[in-house]
Amino acid sequence: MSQEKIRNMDEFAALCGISRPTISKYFNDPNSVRPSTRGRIEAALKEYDYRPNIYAMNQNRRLTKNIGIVVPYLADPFFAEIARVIERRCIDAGFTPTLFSSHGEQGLECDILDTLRSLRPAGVLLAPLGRASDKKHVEDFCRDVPTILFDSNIEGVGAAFVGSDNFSFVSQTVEYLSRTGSAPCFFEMSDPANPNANKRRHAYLEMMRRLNLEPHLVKIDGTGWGFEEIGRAGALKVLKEDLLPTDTVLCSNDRLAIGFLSACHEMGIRVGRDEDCTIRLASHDDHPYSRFTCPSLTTAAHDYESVSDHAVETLFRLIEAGGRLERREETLFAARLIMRGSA
Amino acid sequence: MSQEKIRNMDEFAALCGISRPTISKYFNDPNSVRPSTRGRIEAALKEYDYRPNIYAMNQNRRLTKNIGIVVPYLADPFFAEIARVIERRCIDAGFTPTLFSSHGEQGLECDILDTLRSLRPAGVLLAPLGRASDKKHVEDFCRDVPTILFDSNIEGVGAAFVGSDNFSFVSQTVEYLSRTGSAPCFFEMSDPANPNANKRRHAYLEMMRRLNLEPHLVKIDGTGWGFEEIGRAGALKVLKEDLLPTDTVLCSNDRLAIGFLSACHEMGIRVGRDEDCTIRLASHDDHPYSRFTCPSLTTAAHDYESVSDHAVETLFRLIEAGGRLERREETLFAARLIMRGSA
DNA sequence: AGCATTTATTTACGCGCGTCAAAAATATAT
DNA sequence: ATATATTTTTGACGCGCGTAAATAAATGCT
Repeated sequence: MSQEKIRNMDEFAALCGISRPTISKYFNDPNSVRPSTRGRIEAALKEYDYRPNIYAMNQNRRLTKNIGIVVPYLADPFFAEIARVIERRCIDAGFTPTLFSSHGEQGLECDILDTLRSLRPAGVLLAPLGRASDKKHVEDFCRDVPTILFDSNIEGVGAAFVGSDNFSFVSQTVEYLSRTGSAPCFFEMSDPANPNANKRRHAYLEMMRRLNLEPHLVKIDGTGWGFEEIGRAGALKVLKEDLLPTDTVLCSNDRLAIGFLSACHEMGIRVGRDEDCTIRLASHDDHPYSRFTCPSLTTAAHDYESVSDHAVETLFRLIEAGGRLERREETLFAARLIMRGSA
Repeated sequence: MSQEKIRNMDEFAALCGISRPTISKYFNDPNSVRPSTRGRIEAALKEYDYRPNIYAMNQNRRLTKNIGIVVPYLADPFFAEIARVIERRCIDAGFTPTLFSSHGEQGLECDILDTLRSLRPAGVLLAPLGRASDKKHVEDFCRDVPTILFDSNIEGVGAAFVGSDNFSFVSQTVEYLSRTGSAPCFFEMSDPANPNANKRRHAYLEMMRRLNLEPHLVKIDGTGWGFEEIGRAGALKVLKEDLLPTDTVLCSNDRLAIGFLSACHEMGIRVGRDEDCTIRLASHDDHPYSRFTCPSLTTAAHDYESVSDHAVETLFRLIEAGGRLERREETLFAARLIMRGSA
């Protein structure tokens, strides 16, 4: 590795013995130059360690190689996990992903979209806040920037939506629970921010109808993204006031269930399938921590891999198609029931 | 809001009735222009919604307003949480933070540093992988880019280090545990990647010496960042083979403890202070989930706020000083013991 | 070998903004 | 009001690269 610093592409081109436009072409797409030329450039690259100025690069390119990834709440390991997979896929495809978290705040989501717009990304993978989103703002953004929505859908917004099939989650848990014991009540926030929560409630009601069972919704108070604490406080209230209509509880999501378990432990109530247990608890998402709770959580798992793979692939397709798809696509992946200790 | 699109600063300057260099000055620092001028610009800004092209902006500025934030593992809510706080502080100070996660991989950490270098950030807040870091690579980076290390220290690298005082963590937990029951053994990975783990072991040994108690290290196998699973597997082995020298266990960190609790539950061992409990368990970090475990975890809490505030403030100081501090600073914040159900 | 085709070079312009120096306008102090 | 200090304007150059058109060279094919 030679030590002289290269100041710009002209100098690097001179050292390569190749013209600058060709070098420029190479950095835009290494396969667009003849293999022998590519070899020479990459040999020089090893020796001189030059990187084009990204600001100058992006200034005049019609399209940058940037991809924006926006999640609603990064402190939720579920999103951290999916962001990790997506990031990796983008890098492997030669893009530069940038990760943003809305931290559950509408204002921040809007700011991020504004920032993203001025980054002129090739495309964006957006998991919106959901009901808390400024719908118009998101809509405007999606009109200007090629965007794939994932995790939560906003009807008609973005070029495509990729997510999980909420009915598949709930149908499996309800079916399993009611087959192996008493039918579940449905434990959820009374005013959930995430649209998936509403879909899950509907799925629960529908499944109970199909199975000819009486549905029971247990709604608890709380706002924001501190689901564990909301679940814990709600469960404490419900348990203390004996408001639980059944001994089987199906939580809308794992984070609520984690709080529920905490409340049960606090009150000396044993959860699980064993003789000495008084409550069975199941849930949805297969949160990274759900296998480590006490007892471990019976839950319905997202197909993380498929969702992230398909979201990324759809985005690449969208980018290659110049930012427009023939029609808006919606893809849902089925859940997988994971039976553990809690039910 | 007028609908005409503004293509560049010239057009915007014309619409303002102000010269372009002044507009440029304003965007560089709004306070550098006369209040009356600033008012006129901001009025026009409201009406026309113009944002300077960031690529053109950063191309010739000596220093961008970017700040890089690098954490070793974003799927760990501890880092997600601290990243969130730091991000917010940077935004409030008028910087543009970009978040990166090394995902526990040395190669990725190096790639991130390379990318960051070409982003020419005003400064970087780096929580290195620790022992898994390519030390030379990090060192080279820190020589070129104003960098504050946080969470894990690398001796002599970066302009400053801000973190938690590991001795303060361990001294409090050891003191508390040995005062209220039998003295703890120390449960840890045999080959921890994080340098804090080593400091904690030393602190444990030192504290036990001071208290005239016999130390016991319980070392378990495992590599990578899946600490819960490592802790669970290790605990299962230790419990099944009855290798635990005492009924009181102090885990190196909360994530191992979460795994330990899971193993105990699996084996029907009750953890806590009550009569019917056979093990007391405590730990360090105050992981966001530690209050929701069953039982909730007695642990020593990071002073998140102080660490992130001080890291950010030190970085701002470093930036204003032109990238050099008189001498390398090391700041450690004390832990706070949080007594919960597990011990 | 000769021709068609692909690939590289030359030359030149422009992107949007930072920045500088000198001149002009404005504010502040006396 | 006048002098001084501060701020703004004017005009101009350059940053590092994308890109386009015309030309030249290399390659593939028969």
